[in-house]
Amino acid sequence: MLSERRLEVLRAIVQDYVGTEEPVGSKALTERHQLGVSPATIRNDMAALEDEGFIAQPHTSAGRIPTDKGYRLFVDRLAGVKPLSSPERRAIQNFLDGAVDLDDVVGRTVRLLAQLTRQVAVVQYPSLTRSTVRHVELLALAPARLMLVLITDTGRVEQRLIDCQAPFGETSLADLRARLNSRVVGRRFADVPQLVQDLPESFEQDDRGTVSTVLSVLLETLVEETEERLVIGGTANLTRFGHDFPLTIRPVLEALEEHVVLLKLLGEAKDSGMTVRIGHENAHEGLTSTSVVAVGYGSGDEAVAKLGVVGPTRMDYPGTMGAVRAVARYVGQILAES
Amino acid sequence: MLSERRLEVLRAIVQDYVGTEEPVGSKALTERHQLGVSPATIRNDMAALEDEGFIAQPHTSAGRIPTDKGYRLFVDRLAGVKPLSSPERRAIQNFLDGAVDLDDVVGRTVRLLAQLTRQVAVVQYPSLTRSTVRHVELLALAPARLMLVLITDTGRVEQRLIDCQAPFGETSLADLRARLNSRVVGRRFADVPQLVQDLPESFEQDDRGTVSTVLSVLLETLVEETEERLVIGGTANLTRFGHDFPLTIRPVLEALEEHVVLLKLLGEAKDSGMTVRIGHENAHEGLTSTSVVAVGYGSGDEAVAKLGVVGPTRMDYPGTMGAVRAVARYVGQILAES
DNA sequence: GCCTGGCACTCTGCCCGTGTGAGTGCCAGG
DNA sequence: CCTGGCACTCACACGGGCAGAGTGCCAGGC
Repeated sequence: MLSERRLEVLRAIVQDYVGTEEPVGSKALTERHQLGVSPATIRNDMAALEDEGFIAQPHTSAGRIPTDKGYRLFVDRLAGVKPLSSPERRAIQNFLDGAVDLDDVVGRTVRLLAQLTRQVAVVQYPSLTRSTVRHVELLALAPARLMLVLITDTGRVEQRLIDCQAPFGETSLADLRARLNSRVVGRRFADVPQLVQDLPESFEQDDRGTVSTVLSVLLETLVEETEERLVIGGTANLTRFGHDFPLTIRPVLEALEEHVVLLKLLGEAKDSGMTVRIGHENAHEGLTSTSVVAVGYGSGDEAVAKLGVVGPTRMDYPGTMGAVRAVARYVGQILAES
Repeated sequence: MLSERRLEVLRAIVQDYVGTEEPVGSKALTERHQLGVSPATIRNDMAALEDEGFIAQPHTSAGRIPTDKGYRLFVDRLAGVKPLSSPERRAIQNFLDGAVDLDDVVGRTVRLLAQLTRQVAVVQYPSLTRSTVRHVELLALAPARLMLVLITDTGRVEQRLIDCQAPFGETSLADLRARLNSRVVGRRFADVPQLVQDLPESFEQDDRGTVSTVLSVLLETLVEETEERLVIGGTANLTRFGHDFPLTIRPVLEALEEHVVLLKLLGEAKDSGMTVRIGHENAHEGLTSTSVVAVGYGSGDEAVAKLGVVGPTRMDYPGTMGAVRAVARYVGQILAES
């Protein structure tokens, strides 16, 4: 096991490297941190840390830089989450409070997060899976053409057009609308299939086909929209990546455009608490030189979606984690209020 | 005025520079193009072109590169629009035909354009200003809470919640719905305000307040949504920009994130025909080293929105213009069909 | 009058050798 | 187990020299 001091050395290396972007040597460490021992001792510790795979040297006789494994240890055991200052917190709240609708909330969140962390921000739209139905509306655009509108408690609205085989009377429509709402309003999306299963049976023979069609479109909407939308921002921060640009940045930009990849990434994050994926821990190969800090957010106790940032593995983890957590918390509040 | 041959020299310089990304000299020119004169002659021509401001040398005793003014002349007088090959055209059509809804059309278009031009693609959602109303729906979510749904001929759906001061009866609602539709269906958005102006007067005193509210929300929706949404893609192509990355690419990424800027940019493009803005012709300072090729597209004869690409001033203008024009044409077709 | 070949000049980019500084590993002594 | 000392290894910056590309100018030919 690593001694207390060696962990301290690792922490110092991570902190210095994150600050300077340059490999850090034993002498510089003793100068900038009160470790109470000489450079020679540090050298031994560093050699040990290197043997264990926590740090590495880019080339002989250069300083050391942390490896993914080193960052992992740092995040897990050596660093806390740095809380934001209260002016920062106020600024977040003020900025988010100005939002007028869901799109605006999400848009503001992504900009805020990008600015705060100076990294690329990713915000997933509130998911339908966990959320509940506020209202279902059915209306006839034409005798055999219906429109289904679904309103969720997160303020999202989805609509679908439905072509039915047979005309559907106004009374039947009102009937279906009423029954549908009485069964599903306030319920979770996941529970809806169960709740409407036997609806067609209670209708006239002639209408059953249409009722079934409507229900299947409704269920389809739930499933389809569980594939979430997301918004990204702050890509300009990628320019702060490192010195060897084109090669580093290109795969990241490509990965960011594949929303499927990002959604999968966010999906892998734990629902509660914060998830930090470092370098090669990310499955996608374009992101092996980045770290992803993600957290769930939601209007109640439960997460309805995730948000996070993508940045170089060499990032300020405590600060980033603090910002991500704070933003998630405030967004959750905003959603709960609306 | 410039002689025919000098224009030919300029064309050759632009073509070579776009291909090689390196300043082009007199000797190389005579080798790669059949100009029928010696390098020395070319040198004189180049000196003249430089005096006129069409080309410049990065430093003494290097080759010449085109200036913005040089590209402008090239685009206006020396280069045509290069039509796509028929396999390319077929590929476009197949790819776009697979789209299932408006979002999908736009999403596919942006990816297609990015891939075809190997640049950053920008696609504006079909605008509401020019388009017409397909249907307006009004429904009561609660006694004093209405929902307004607007369906456009471009397949777009917008919805708004309305809180009314007084309850609004079902018959009044049906009445309003019917009258509203009979007046505005098939009409252009721009004409709607005129058409509904006198509607409140034909209602009972009690209902007039609510009717006015509904109308104002409807009009508001039109205005608000004229501020268009847009989608961008292919940002990874920015890595092909040049050698001096960070500085060049950062302001571009920043500009791309400011959708307002891009919308303004597209808005400045001519409605019909293609608009090419080169380098400093772009008002936004982050985009002074880029060129923007934009064109309107639409379901009928008229443009309902714009699309285009953003790339380095050193781009293949004929090819890019060909791709942009072709994509716009096919998207227009798809929209007209649906 | 215009094109051409020749010539001198000016840069940039590259290679190479050198020197410096940072950093390391190892070892012997406290 | 810590420490100071020492030899060693690189990366990097600096400067000179050299080649190559490109230019401008000029005198001669068609």
